[in-house]
Amino acid sequence: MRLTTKGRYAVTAMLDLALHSRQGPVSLADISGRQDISLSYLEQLFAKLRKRELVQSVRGPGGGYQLTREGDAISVAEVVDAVNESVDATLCRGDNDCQHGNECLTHHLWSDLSHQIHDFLSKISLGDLVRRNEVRAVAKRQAIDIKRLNQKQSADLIDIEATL
Amino acid sequence: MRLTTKGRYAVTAMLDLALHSRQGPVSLADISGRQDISLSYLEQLFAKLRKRELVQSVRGPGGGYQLTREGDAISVAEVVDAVNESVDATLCRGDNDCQHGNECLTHHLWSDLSHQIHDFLSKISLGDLVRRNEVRAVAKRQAIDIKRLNQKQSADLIDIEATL
DNA sequence: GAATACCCTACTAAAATAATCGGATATATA
DNA sequence: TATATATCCGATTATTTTAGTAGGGTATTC
Repeated sequence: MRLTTKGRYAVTAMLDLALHSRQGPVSLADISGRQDISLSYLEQLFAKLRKRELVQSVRGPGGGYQLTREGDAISVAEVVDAVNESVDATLCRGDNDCQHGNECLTHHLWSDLSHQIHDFLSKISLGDLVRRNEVRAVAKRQAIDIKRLNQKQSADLIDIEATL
Repeated sequence: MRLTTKGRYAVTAMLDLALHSRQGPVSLADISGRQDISLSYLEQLFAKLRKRELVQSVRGPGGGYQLTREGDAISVAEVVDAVNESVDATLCRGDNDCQHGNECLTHHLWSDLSHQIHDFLSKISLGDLVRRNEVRAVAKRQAIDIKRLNQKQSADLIDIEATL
């Protein structure tokens, strides 16, 4: 399994969605603000997540994204798969032709490891993560951060208006 | 754990070393020929492996590299660690500061996964791999490939000499 | 009709990986 | 002692992937 920041961003964004989807769709702008991921990059990731039907979109004001299934029915492995196209740790992506047509010396090792990682991540659902205390604690901190930021911004705005 | 071709190349090369070290040191040129890894790239990888004291070198003709310990005493995890510097799947490399000073929403998830992968690879030694049937089969094929290549090359050489 | 927010394509920037080049040093062997 | 082998070392380049940017379009709400 390719384990890059790309997949991690996708899981973080999906978890944010799972955490905040109680009251309707969540906009990418909100996720961007809370999780520090660029909006355009999120758009690219969500295009892939939508193709795999892990999320569905609502357009227009008040719109955003929603999980198509319950959090408990979406595994972390699915999310990583959706954005990473290849989930295989082997050089040949499971085709057994890593070395001019034949399998390389360590093909089986990486193949075994791939399955290992996939198993691990497929047994963890977004729902599981939402219920974790560490996750809830971080989410709470982020909510406070955003609130502060908004207060600061509106204060700045008042300052600007005052100087005009 | 960062799982890239870099670490895979290193493990493949080390396994080649373990397979062929019976009769003295193994040159990087030999490994390069058998495993299709560029010689200079191997030099870079082995500089790191030497720093971690996983291999020792013998200079001059007939020289090459040897494992400093027995194959059974070197885990795959150690090899990957040696070339990959970071073995952590978290964005912050275990520093818990993925999001402006604080941990990100999925920090624990990637941290858990890192340990999972590390455990898996630390339980597999080069000795284990050497004894695997699939590995022995691939090594045998590679030996035959090299033999053929050498025969072809010396035949070509005779052709060239004949035309001169 | 204005604002919101998804949607889409293309481009650019940055980083990591992989490979290349040019040499220096040590050593076995003839 | 000369030569060939092979490690050592640094710098540079190429390629690929990741990440971010830009600029527009479309659907929907109010």
